[in-house]
Order: sequence, then C-alpha cells, then structure tokens
Amino acid sequence: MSKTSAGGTTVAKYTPDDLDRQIIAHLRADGRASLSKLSDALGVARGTVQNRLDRLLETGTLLGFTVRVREDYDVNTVHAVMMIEVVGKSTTQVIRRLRGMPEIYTLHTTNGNWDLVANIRAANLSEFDRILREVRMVDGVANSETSLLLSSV
Amino acid sequence: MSKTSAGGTTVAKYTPDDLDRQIIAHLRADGRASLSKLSDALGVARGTVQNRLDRLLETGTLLGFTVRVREDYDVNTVHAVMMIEVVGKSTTQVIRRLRGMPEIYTLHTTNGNWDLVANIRAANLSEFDRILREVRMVDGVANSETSLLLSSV
DNA sequence: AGTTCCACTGATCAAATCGCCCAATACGAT
DNA sequence: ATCGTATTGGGCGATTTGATCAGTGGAACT
Repeated sequence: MSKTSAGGTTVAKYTPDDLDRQIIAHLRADGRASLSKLSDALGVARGTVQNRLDRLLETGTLLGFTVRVREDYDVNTVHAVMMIEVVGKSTTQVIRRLRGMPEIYTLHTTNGNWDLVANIRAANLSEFDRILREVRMVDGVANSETSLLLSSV
Repeated sequence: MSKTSAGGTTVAKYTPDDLDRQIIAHLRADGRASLSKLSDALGVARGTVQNRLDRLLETGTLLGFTVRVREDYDVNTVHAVMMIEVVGKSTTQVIRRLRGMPEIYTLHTTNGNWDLVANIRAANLSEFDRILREVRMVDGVANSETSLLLSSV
C-alpha cells in the first residue's frame, strides 16, 4: 500500500483503478448524476458504484461536489484570504467544522506561522463579518488574520 | 431587462437575488445536497428551492455540477500564498513587476497588515525558492510572508 | 380601493433513488 | 485448493424527486 506522511499522521493514499476513473469522469460531467444512472452507464451493479464512490470520498481522492457558476457571477461578492492558527492537536476537528461553512471554498494546510489558509467568498460585507466571527468561535482556533481581496491586479 | 448576446442569439441574463445566492453558496460546498436539505437549511419550501434551481440552470447562471478531485496532476507543483508589504507609494510599480512573473497566477490588493496577496505556483521547490528571492528583490517590496499550501483539506 | 400578476407555501401523490442489508458468485493472491 | 476481497443481483424501508393543486401575501397597475 502506498503511503505518505503528512502532519505526523500516516495517510493511506488510494490509487483509483479504471472503474474509479470512469466514475470520476462521469461525475465531472454531471456531479449530481444518480448512482443508478452511473451504474447503468458503466454497466456495473449499483452497489459497486456506491462502494467505489464511498471509498473515493473516504480516501480523499474525491474532495466533494460543487456547482459550476457563470463567471460574471462573482462581481458583487466579497473575497478574502484568512490565515488560521490552531491550538494543539485539534486541526482535524477545526478542518471538519470549517469544511461545513459554504463560504469557505478552498482550505489548505500550511507551514510557518499559520496552520490553515482559507479562501472566503461572501455575498456582502455583513455576511462576511458573520463568517469571520463564526470561524473565530470555532473550538481550537487560536488566532487568525484576514486579508480582504480588494481588486485583482 | 439586462441582455447579453452570445453566439449570435440574444440571451436574457438573469440576476440572482439573495435566496438564489444562498442556494448557490450551499451548492458550492455540497453540489449533491438534496433539495430537501437545502430547503431545510434555508427555511423555505422545497418547491421554491426546486423552482429557483431550475431557473438558475435554465438561465445559465449555473452551468452544471461537478466533482472536486484531488489535484494529482499538481502533485509535483508547489503552491503558496504570499503576503507582501509595499513601501510608500510604489504599489503600482511593484504590481507591474510582479505581473510579469508567470508563476504568480493571482494577484490582489488588500487591506490590513499587507498590501498585496499573491498566489504562486512553481514546478518544484528550487524554482519556488527562485521566485521568492525574485519577489523580495523587487524594488518597493518591504516585507513578505509566504505560506506553503501543503494539502487541500 | 379593487384587480391582476407572480412567487411562495404546504399538501398531496407516484415514481425514482438512496442506504443498507444479504447470500451467491467471480477472481486474484498465497 | 483455499482464503480474502470485490462484485453481483436481489430485497427492504426511508428518503428524495418531480409534478401537481389550492391558498396566501405582496407588488404593480387601473
């Protein structure tokens, strides 16, 4: 089994096979395709698709599902990058909590002074303010620094 | 009515309201969320979410759904976010210099402690190191702080 | 005021799908 | 040959979907 160590804990890296890749390919085209449609299209049992998909998500090969939005949609939204410091060993819990916030659209671990880097997108400033409070209230978040992205240059 | 022409045919552009944006925000975090879950989360009737979503797709505000895949093709590239402080009034010159570096793929002005936020993507660590030096050598760059993005979580 | 129009609600309903279970089967590795 | 794992086909209840419908409320217009 191929393994890679990150952050002290050992994470098993799953290597997708051909069926996995076909499932991913179909989901890339339609992320809301039902398991039944996928199993029909691929000619395998529904339970198989279900198991594969579960595993792909569990192993982190698939990070989740999202929606493709028209480009000019974002003009009136507030963008920011937030650096987060986490106390002790609570990184995993913090990540789980932050992942649940729809306004956080990318979340990376990092090195140096901070532990996490989050990209935030909010509908307006008051919404944005609410998100900041929410993040700072998360158990395990020790410190944070937020930079509003003003204009793309 | 705001209109835009694309491909020869005239398309009415739909302007999402607050509820639409909330739906989109939730779908961005979980593109497979059921209509029931969405209606629960937003406190509106299921039929409403269904109608809104239909319209968002029909008008092209939403292009479709997809899956977020672990970036394995990027497995050998180095990603980082760099916060930059600029001395005095030299922001414009600094921006012009940084814009010339292909490894900087997004560049935003910001508020607070820093003046610029740059996203950097390099082929490898030594390449990455070269970029960092280059940025710090730019006339007008007073200080910087770089966070390597380790893994997407 | 009265009327029209439209979106939202809450409710039904059948059909599809999901999540979970099971026993039987196929296949690869030891 | 045997063990372990994955797949299959099936069944089950619970959930979700797509499609209705009548009722409500608000905004715009006469």
